[in-house]
Amino acid sequence: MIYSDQTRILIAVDCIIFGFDGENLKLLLIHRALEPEKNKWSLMGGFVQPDESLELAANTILNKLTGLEGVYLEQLQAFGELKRDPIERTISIAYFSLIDIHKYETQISHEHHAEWFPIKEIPHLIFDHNEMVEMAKKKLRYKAALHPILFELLPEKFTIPQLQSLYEGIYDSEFDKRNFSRKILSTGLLIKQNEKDKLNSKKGAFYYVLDKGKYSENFHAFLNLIPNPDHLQFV
Amino acid sequence: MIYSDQTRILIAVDCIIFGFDGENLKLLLIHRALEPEKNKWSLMGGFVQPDESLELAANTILNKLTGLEGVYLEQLQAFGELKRDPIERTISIAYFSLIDIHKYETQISHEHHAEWFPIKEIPHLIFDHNEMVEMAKKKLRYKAALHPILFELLPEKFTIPQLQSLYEGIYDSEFDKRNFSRKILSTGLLIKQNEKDKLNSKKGAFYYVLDKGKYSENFHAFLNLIPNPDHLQFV
DNA sequence: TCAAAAGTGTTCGGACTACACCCATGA
DNA sequence: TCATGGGTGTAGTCCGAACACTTTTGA
Repeated sequence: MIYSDQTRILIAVDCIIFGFDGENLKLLLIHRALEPEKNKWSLMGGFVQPDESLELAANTILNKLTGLEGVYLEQLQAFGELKRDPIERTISIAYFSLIDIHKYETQISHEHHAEWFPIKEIPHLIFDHNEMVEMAKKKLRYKAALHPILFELLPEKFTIPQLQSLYEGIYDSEFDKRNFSRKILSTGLLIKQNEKDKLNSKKGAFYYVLDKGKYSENFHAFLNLIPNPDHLQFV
Repeated sequence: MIYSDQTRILIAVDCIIFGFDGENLKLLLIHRALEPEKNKWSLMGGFVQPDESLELAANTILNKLTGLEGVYLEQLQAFGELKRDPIERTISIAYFSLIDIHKYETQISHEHHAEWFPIKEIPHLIFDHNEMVEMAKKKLRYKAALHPILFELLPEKFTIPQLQSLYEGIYDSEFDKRNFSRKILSTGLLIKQNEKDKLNSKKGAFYYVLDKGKYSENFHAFLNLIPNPDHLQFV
């Protein structure tokens, strides 16, 4: 064995799972099942198995917890401080994921005692998980300012006021609805439906669906959906 | 040992080191010293030691190769495909780094047979290193379009035409020099010197230095240094 | 008929683009 | 004196920001 004098290290994957319920941005947390820190709040994670790529490990974890497949999943960062796990050195590769909460609800597994927490009320988490969450929030803001990524958090059909409130939640500020709707429609990414959502208003708001062809085509185009990006706090 | 039934894995760090010589963007590569793939071109890398954080491991590698300290270093991605190293599974955390080639030249260690390659003439590299380089190039373009990051590649004193040619090299396109200099000066990041650089022209171009206070203050501000970003290929 | 949210148009200012000439100097 | 690269100003266009009223309908 050529590399025989080298040290092997435990590798974990942890998932920062964002969800949107139509009103608030939320984070999915679990009660940790293992010692140490058993029963504390934690991100969903697990060790990387010898026959799993990182990508696959993250997908597996996500699927175990939510029952969902094919959701948006992106690598955030590797965390490798020496003492981040007090039992034994473990390097964690953090992934972040965006899902539609309502889609999740139908398939939820209760075995992990998972709960959604509003993004502004994240409890104390084990290890360096709070740091991971902070970094994921920053990355989400950063990326969403440039790419049409937030559609991943919405159901198939959604209204423009819903979309706006999602943006407003993420940037913790309010946008002018005339400018917002003009900008979002000018991307050409949305297809208007005939149906209206009447839950949130008497008049009702038209549903839209994402034009998936244009979405993948234009994903890398820079957008400017956020007014005054200079004044907002990014990465 | 609570985690005793888990598999430990080899972890490496690989560094994508960009440099600028005043004319071209380059990449620092070495002749690999170990089997397998001994003597092939490779990124500079090494295994993560039990007492090293990832950050420290990357800094150590960079310092071994270039003799430089305190250079710009940022985590790129973890690469974890199963067969990326044919001998034994190794997960690599890639870092990318920006240095001023001339600063490096005075401290270079020759023991690694390192060589600078123009970014457009990267040879075949071992394992998945070409993929890492591609990703690093994309990230550099992406980031440099938004943040004043390219100063890290320049010497203390530099001229605006030099800076422009750096941007042009990175985006493989040409910019209008009037617009470029207006934009770059309007950031307030540059301090004009009385001295001129006479190497590249008879008239000579004024040197500038970076206002380091404003640089750290404004690093996260979104810039728009690249004309027509829509037409350029980003991440 | 009223309250509550949806939907829409216009004006203003600032930023970006395109474009051309003069300057300084070494050879 | 001329060739080479450095340095600067302006006009036009486009885009984003600010801002207010009408529409629909359930209660």
